[in-house]
Amino acid sequence: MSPYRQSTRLFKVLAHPTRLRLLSALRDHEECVCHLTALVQARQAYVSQQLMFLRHAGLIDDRKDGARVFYRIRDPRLFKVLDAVHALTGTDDTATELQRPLACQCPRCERIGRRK
Amino acid sequence: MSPYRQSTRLFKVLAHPTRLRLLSALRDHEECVCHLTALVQARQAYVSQQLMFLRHAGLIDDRKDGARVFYRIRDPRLFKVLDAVHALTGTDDTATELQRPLACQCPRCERIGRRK
DNA sequence: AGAATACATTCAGGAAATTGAATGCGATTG
DNA sequence: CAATCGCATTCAATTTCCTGAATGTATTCT
Repeated sequence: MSPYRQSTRLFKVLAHPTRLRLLSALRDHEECVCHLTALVQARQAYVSQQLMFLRHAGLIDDRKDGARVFYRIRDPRLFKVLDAVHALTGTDDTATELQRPLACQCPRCERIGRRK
Repeated sequence: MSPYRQSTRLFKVLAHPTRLRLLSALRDHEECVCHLTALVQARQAYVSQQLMFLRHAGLIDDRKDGARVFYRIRDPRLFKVLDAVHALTGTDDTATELQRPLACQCPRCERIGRRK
């Protein structure tokens, strides 16, 4: 058993722009897949792939609500990692990302209204 | 230009057991390549490859002293990242790693004595 | 000067990650 | 119940990373 296995695994998961973006979007509230899809502007199947990846890595949890699935961060200490990286690189992507409202196209969300 | 470029790049660099081990070894003092080679128990060319990788990523700096080259951490805030990861995963590889003395075989180091 | 030491770099084959396409599946709507 | 919506999963092709082998360069020793 080589050490650094856990860390290496986690870093591999985080070494991906779309996954980082998804995690940032989930920073302080859960979100459904349709919103996340609208946010990253990719096809839904692709977003589900990345979410599945994050779920298998144990970084996020899912919750079914009827036809929709909501994802949320499992352990908020994850953001200690991300914040430390931002402090190191100087580029804080998170700030601008979170302010922008999630423009979801699905009529369901339009009717119900945003965020739960 | 897509955001999260910097973070993604950094995470990719860190997503590698040997590189993590090298960085941990450099945590609180510089070290020469021969010591690092002894530490990770790999061929020298391989260690130099990884060190080159870390240098190009801007994580470490080098200093020539005669025939030897000493490497050191450029920005200690890097360990904020690594410590946050250890807090998250629960596995702290660093502790055991640093206690062990670096058994360097080179006669030069034997004569001069360890650490500068 | 010649040999050995300490380290760097390039190259190529194999392994793994990334991404698009196609499709499955349960819940809801009409 | 048929159609649609919201989401998950598998498959395959491309790219990207990992690693070993070979080799180059500067320095030190004898």
